[in-house]
Amino acid sequence: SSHLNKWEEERSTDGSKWRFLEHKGPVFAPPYEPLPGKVKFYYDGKPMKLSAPAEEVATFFAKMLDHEYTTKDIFRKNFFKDWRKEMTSEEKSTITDLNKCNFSEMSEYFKAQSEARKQMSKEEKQKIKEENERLLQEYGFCIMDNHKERIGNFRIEPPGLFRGRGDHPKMGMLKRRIRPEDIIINCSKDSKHPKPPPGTKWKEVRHDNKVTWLASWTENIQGSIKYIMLNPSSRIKGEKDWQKYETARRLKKCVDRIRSQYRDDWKSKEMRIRQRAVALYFIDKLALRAGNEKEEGETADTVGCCSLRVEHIKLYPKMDEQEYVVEFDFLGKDSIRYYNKIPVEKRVFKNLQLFLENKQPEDDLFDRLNTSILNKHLQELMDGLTAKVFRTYNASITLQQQLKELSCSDDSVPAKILSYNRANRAVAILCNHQRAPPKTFEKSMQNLQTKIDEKQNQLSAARKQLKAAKADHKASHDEKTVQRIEEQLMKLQVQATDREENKQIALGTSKLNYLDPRISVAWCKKYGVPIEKIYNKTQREKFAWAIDMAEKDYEF
DNA sequence: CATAGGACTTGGTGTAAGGATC
DNA sequence: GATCCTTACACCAAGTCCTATG
Repeated sequence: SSHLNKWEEERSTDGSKWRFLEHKGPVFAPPYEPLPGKVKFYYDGKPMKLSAPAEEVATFFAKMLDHEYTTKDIFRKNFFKDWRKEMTSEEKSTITDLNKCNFSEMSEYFKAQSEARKQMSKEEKQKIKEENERLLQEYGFCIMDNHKERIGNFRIEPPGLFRGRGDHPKMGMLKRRIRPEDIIINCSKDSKHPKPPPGTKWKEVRHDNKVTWLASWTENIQGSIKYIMLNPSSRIKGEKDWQKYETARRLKKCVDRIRSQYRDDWKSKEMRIRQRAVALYFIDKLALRAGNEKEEGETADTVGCCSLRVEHIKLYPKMDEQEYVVEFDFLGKDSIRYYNKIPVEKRVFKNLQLFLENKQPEDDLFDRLNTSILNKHLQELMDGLTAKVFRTYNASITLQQQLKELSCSDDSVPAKILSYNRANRAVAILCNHQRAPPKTFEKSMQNLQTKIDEKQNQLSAARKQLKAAKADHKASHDEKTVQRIEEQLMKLQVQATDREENKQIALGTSKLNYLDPRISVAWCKKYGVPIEKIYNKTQREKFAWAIDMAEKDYEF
């Protein structure tokens, strides 16, 4: 059925994800290149030639020397322990104290290298670009069923030192080099199987069409499995994405019922049901993540809703003008701080007081609840409902409402885009998508202000000229000039507002993962805003299904 | 029911690419 | 045509949720 595009083909019902899969396998990290002899490592003030394996790991540390975390005890301890494993026995007996190691020549060497890379001629840069393009063409695509699809991450991560985010107990550990012998290849039996590099073997070649990945290996820091999968533009990802939003739309139809149900449950005789109901209220109202349990000491100490501890909330029966205020202060995913003070209903407040009774700060707030219990309950309320669906639903519905409220047909396109970004921002704030203010933020604001000032001067000059011309009865083209400059000025001002408001907010994550793209596509059509103003090329590729599908009257 | 493993989605940051500006 | 600036994307994780196992 070649006339069908890839969104329209029938899917199988037996859980198989594809019938045919052919690819060339991953691209491995380039082998280690030893340092030139003149670049020395010093131990206790004396130069020391390291064996290649020890030297390689030393270079990882040297490259990070400017980062604050190389001064942290845990980082240094983990690094040193793993480094020593790579040393020869002589090296091991000599190098016993990291504080006596001097990596500064290595560090300088790498800085010079990256400087040299920046100074490369156009031709050299072009050559590298072409080589990358060649690699992309050869390894960056696969055939899945009838389509050539882009692969997401066909390059295997190079070895290095694990950083992790926040206060990670494993920071500084050595992330080892991945070899063909570590890789499991997945492809269809009747495809041309990828060849391992000469003289090597794959760990395994399997033909499992119940999964979507092309290759996998086990990473040595957490022992978890990493995958090579398709790009978001692929049929298999796009369809899943579409499905996700359809689930969220089904929630829209029954969310009132679910809300009145959990409000009733606040009064339940059973503690576990009250806890479940209060947690669900938070997930719904505040768009908190589910909060799975984590193995202690293996990862940074972060929490979500179900894993909140007593120490993460404070109760204020009265605060300023408001009653029953809950203050949240905890580290969520990626150790991003969640801080919020919200008034809640009296019943929720009383329940929280009850949950806190006789507990220590480090005890679980919801001691009778976990994500598996919660999701089992949600599954009974609606087919396919899980905690994260609330985030998707509330994000998308918020965008739709905000767009309705903020957009104005008479606005100019830049003003419309400001409204769109503001709607997007409301969602990002709801989902707590924060970013560190860009290092160049102040400067770039200043630059913009300078431009605005200049434009303003230009405008008054043009206005003066227009006035003079009018007095002479020969106006027409000066009028156009004034209008043009006014428009340019307005555009700059809108840009400044947008940037200022966006200082600490990251819009990308919500746009990419939580907002039904059909809402945005419909909005663009309705208000005559070109889709390119909202989505860049990659985003348009990811949301191709929605751009194909949504009309201007689409409703989430 | 607890736990581990497995598959897949969601995250912020740094940097290179490429556009804008002088 | 060099330099400055912004944007996009690679990178590298860290979540969620489901299933199998004992």
